Amino acid sequence: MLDLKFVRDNVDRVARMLQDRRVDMDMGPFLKLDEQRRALLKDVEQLKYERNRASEEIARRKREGLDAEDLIDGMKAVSQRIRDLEAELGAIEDRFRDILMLIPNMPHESVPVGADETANPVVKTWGHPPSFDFEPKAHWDLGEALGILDFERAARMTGARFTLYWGAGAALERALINFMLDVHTMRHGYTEVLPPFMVNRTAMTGTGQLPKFEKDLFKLEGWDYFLVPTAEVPVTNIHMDETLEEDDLPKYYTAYTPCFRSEAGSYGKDTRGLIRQHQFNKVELVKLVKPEQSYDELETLLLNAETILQELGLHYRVVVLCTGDLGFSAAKTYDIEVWLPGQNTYREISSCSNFEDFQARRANIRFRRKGKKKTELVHTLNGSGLAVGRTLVAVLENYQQADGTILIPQALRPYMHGMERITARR
RNA sequence: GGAGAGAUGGCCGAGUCGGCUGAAGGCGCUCGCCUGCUAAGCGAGUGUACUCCGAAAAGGGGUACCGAGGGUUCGAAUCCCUCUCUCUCCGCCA
Repeated sequence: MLDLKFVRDNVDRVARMLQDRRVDMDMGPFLKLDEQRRALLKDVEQLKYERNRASEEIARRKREGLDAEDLIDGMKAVSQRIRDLEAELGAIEDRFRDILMLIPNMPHESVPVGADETANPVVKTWGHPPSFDFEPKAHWDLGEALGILDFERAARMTGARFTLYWGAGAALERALINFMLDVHTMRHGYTEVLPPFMVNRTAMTGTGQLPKFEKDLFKLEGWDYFLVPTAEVPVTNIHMDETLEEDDLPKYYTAYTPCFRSEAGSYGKDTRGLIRQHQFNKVELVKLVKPEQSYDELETLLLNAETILQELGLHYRVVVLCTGDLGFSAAKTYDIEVWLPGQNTYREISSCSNFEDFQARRANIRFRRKGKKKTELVHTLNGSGLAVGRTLVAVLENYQQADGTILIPQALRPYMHGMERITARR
């Protein structure tokens, strides 16, 4: 959520931002409601002021044993008027708030203006695509042939976009999770947390998934709980409604969670393999920092995520999302795209964003500078460190051998009990 | 699932038969005084949001907030209803 006063004072900038983001939204109703709201608020508060003064007078007279019936009678009408105006005001404030909650974040000045992902500039490339003296296969063929990925049975017990992992496949997924968590906790200074995998509406609103994107979420029937679409939600909301001390910052958290996404609107996209699942594993990095540090922190967050790919020897590139491709809550986002030789393409494997104070304002996460009375909003950041399923895809496709086996990257072998190669399951 | 207790400011905690309680008292914190240093002591201050006045800052006015929402009333932290959460006991359970 943007600051109300900022929006009011910068309507033109906000309107231009909406254009840059290719969001079709008119600020007219917002301004009109704001005006109505403030006029009404003034009236209501004036009436309440009168009522409060009268109440004091009534109390005083009663204490002194005097009659106050005339005042009480007069206040009946005032109170009724207050009730009427408050009902009107309440309706306007609801609509006003609804609009405010649907305005996306202001992109950082360094974010390029562009229509869609084709306008995302590549800012960094690491390593090289591996060369094969055979035609590299896609992971779904490799995984099925090795008997480690089973799409058919998962579809039977659940449905499309779910996968059953077997044997070394399941172990590899688990190894990746542990490897990533170890790197981030032991080398990058993050504190590991294991949050709930379901959260309530308030938490979802705090990080910006609600109210706008409810259709992308899995909701529990009979409960106002949602399955987390990313650990960003429970982890960023750890400090919801808290005022931290300056010395508490920065906070670095890492968490493994499964992620659940309805993938509404992506019918027919990436239907094969592990790329787009309703349930996938992810190790997430979350930072709460002081405002003046957040862009430096974004750079190190990106490097922390990149480290995983480098350790695994996987070729990747980094792009900056342009305004048209930038997520609702983000001010700036880097996507890391890993090379997938089986599909001859780069695929997003991490998304690292600075949300500035957009989430902090919604989730009410503040801090107090030493010796200062006034509290300020923290800046929040997060990034995948990494999407585990897609990392497994990258390992399978990049480390495949001519005979269909998979060489296990050195960094993962300790996590695989020394296993060096995945061969067909008997 | 059954029975009961509770939810007040940064923390602890008081709020009588509804009325000068934004909220006693204590702790903490900030500033000042005092003091070889420290401790103790003394004095003052110490929530948030919205809104109005002010060019702005300073400052000032107002409204709201005692778990959340609704109701009764001229007036609610105090009374009523619904919900949420916490704790205790019983049951069940990984």
